[in-house]
Amino acid sequence: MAHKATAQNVADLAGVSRSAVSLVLNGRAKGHISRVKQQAIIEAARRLNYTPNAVALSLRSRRSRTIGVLTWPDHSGVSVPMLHATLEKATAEGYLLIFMDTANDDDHQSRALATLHDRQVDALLVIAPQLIDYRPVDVMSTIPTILVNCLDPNGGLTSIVADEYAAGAAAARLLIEAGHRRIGVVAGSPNAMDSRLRLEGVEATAAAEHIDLSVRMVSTPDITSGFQAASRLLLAPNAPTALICIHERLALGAVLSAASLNIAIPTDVSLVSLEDGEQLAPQLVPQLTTINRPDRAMAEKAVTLTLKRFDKDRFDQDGDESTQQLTFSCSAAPRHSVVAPGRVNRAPCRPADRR
Amino acid sequence: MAHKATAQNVADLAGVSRSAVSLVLNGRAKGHISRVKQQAIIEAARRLNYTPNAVALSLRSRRSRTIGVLTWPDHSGVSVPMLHATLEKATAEGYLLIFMDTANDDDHQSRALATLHDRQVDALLVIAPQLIDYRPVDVMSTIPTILVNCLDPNGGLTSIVADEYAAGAAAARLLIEAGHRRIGVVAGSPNAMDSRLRLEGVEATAAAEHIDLSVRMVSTPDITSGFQAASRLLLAPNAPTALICIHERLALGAVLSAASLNIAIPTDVSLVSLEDGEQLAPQLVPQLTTINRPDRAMAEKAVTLTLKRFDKDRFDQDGDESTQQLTFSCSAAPRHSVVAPGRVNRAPCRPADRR
DNA sequence: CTGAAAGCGCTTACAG
DNA sequence: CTGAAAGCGCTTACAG
Repeated sequence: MAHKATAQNVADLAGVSRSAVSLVLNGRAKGHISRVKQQAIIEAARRLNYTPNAVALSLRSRRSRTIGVLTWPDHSGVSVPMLHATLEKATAEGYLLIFMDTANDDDHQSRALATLHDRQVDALLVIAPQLIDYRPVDVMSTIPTILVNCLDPNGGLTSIVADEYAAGAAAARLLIEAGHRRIGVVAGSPNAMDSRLRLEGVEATAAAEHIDLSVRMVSTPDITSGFQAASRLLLAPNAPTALICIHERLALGAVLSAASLNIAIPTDVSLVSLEDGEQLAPQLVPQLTTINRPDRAMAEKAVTLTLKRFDKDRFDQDGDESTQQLTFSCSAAPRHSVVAPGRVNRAPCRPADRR
Repeated sequence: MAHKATAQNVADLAGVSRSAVSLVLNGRAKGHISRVKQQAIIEAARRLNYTPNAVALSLRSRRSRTIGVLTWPDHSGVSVPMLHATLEKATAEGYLLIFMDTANDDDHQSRALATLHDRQVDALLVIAPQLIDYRPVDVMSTIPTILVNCLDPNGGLTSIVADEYAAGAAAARLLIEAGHRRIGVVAGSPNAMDSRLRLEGVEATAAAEHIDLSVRMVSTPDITSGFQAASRLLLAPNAPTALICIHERLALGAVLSAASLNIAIPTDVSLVSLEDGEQLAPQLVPQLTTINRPDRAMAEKAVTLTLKRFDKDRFDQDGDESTQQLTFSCSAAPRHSVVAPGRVNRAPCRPADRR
């Protein structure tokens, strides 16, 4: 068949008006349509393989069941698991995602937003590749918008971010509890918010335990920088017995460095890496101990919040009358969500032998 | 303002009927509307910040300017550069992309297709994470569909694939021309079409030059397998002076292996890797010589073909009356596109010193 | 040269 | 209990 069947086609086949079709198919037939006609309509719909045209539905209801997603690439690239989880969750909720690349450029972004606005998206998600301050655009006061992995400095929009500080602290605790007293840290630039927060978490934890830290900062968190920084740390006199890498690419560099120096992980030196969603570590040899940014959890929370924000009806139906409910209404103050890091300990850390 | 301005709002402000608005704003005013009213309409539209509602447009024109994209993850994951290029190209052409994850599962896929059909997508793109045979679904005879990185065994649908054989041949030629006579190959499973074709390209080229090849096949192309296979090759008596890795993860494993064996690349052994779009190599130490699958070119070609397929009008306007034109009509035989590999030579191969 | 009408496919009051 | 009408926002014949 060239075209999809319409409600009119179903009505014709069943010998009723198309309002009757609509009523029956939407479960509002009760006390309106006779049993016989109901059956006829259902049968006709089945035979014609009828499903309502979503475009017409959108025009009528003024909601498109579509969420616009703004992303842009970066030296780190956007997290695939995060995008994937966003897609999965949205699909499960019956929503479509329209991805738009802003190319990290205001012009692109405003064009993208105009397009999304024209398409009547129900809500907007801004998914940043790395933790930054994000200055919202005007239209975001009109369309429910949630920031993921970025923060509105003025606090106007709700944000969902990972607890980077806690991730750093967890990494340090892990090594300290394994008995390490000399720990090296390969950190990114303090200008990068995630890097800075993670390092602060590491430092605070180390300080509380009076642990020596040798920190090397690199300007961009790439493999080469990780290699060089780790080499310096590993070759220094009185070298650390354990390494914390603040980003996964730095960790990959450190692994290469250790291998090239004939230093075995974790036998000779322990390594803990903080991950950003590129999933480089999972198949590495040797396997690494990693603390993952909770990308999937963040994504799911973002979609859930977005829909609650927008889709009041559905929310009320839920019968979940918790106090949280109020927080989600558009007029209420935005609510920032800080998601705890998920720890994946792939390789147990070796206790330090205090060489 | 709560809602977008409508054509009626513009008409009211300009004091004309809304047909006049439509005519003027679509450039069909010539000889219909007086200059004065044209100005009034344009001014009113500007003041109200009017842009047409895309949903209404879709309903009326029965085209949504939207392309549905079917993807699914895999041990290798879908290529981010490919998706990104698809998005960029589609956006540039004024089309939106709706990504759907089929989870490599028929049920998911048919649900996704039903959704896309309801949404009136103009066309479909199937983007496979690795080269496979893909059996089309019925609905794809109704909606213009193009396969990317996969092939319809019955040839019913147009496919865009990379020339994997040529990529393998290029890798071999590169090393042979640098003087290598003993070449090791870390290959994936012959059951994987891309892996098999690449290996065939390598083997044919080597055979033509009477070059010795030591091939090690692994069942899954992950880092660990690459590490192990490369270690075997490098430790064998009369070890190869150069390595070809059929997939990028295998190459990463090989690099780790060489580093752990204190074998320098490219000083002690040359390495050429075939890439699949994960972009692991770019920041590696040492940098690698790579031959990239032309993901961006494939994506752009896919979008172009899709739109030509669908959007006859636009194509005719182009005035491009080449013979190719006929090939794109829906009724014509499908046309398979094999895209030549793009070579990126990041690190010059060192000539073999015939140890 | 302009305005009223039809229609894309749907749902929801509103008469009968 | 059912059908005709209105309207979501748009464009395109078609009368005037």
